[in-house]
Amino acid sequence: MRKPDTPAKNTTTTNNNTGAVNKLRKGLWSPEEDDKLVKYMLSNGQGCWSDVARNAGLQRCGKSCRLRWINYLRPDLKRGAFSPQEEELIIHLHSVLGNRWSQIAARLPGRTDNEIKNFWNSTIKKRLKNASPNNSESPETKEAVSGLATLNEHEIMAMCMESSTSSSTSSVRVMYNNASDRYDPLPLPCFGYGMPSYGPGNYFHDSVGGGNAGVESGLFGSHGMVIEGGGGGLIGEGELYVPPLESVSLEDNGMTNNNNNNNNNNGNDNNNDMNKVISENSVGGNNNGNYWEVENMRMGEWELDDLMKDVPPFAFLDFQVE
DNA sequence: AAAAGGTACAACCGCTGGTGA
DNA sequence: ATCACCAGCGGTTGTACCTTT
Repeated sequence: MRKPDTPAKNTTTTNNNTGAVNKLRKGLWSPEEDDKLVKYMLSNGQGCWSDVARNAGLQRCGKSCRLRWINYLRPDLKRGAFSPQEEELIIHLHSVLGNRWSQIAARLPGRTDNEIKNFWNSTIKKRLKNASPNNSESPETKEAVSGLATLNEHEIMAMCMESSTSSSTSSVRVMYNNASDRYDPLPLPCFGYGMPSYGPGNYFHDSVGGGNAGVESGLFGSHGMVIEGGGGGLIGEGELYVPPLESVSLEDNGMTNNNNNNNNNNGNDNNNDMNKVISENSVGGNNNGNYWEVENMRMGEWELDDLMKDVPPFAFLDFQVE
């Protein structure tokens, strides 16, 4: 990617932090700047971004700091290529949500809206475009080309059911607590915090088996939480727990008070964190404390509320790799 | 080996909405 | 009611890297 500009190139300031700042830096971030921002964020938490920029000794605007943190430096980011499961989920979510990248990103733990947007524009879009006309009947193409916003709930359901059974390499399966629960076109309200199935003492384990769930991406106690199953336990092998949407915030999860240190390297710590988070967030959105409120947002011509009104509260995605 | 074209993605820009004075 | 400030979002751009010719 771009290499960081040399300090002399993009700034008219002196390089010491006490000098008067005449012009804000632009362009790529240097490792030194990254270091400053990370250290500041981990020790002070997120405040007003313009204050962050100033107090961290960065000749950057707050906006730039925010973007850098959110899209690149945040400890809970999952780096690397998108998995087929994530790809499938993105295609599906895009068909439902359109270009609402932040909403899509909220359902893909560890991924940023920018990352998903880039991935969509560079990879998926191209792939769909290159799909032959004969393939246009495939669920993915159909979803992406026509968009599901024009379909009713049953059509969406049928399409997604088809998608979940037709994939050659993987599938997205939505699981519910109750057999009567219907398909959720938006696998949103599968909130780990307060989810009965994931209460204190439950163990979350890593999909690869090389650690504890959440540790790999530093997710516990930070922005979002991914729990990938490694076989056995509550989450099956290859299953991916998708965290809640707006219920997860930096503030809610201690990002602002230094609790996000990526140091939860064992299951006990994770569980302790979970207990803490659950207890702090167990106010929930309904009368028994297990549900979470879903934001009242519009999606095109229809209200998300309408779409979500029958959505069961405890669904989680189950990626089955065949 | 070098040039050209393509790709991926970090970062910027402009806009919108929320909030407080 | 208005204004200013800020956070957040989506679109777009710029460029390092990769692939092809």
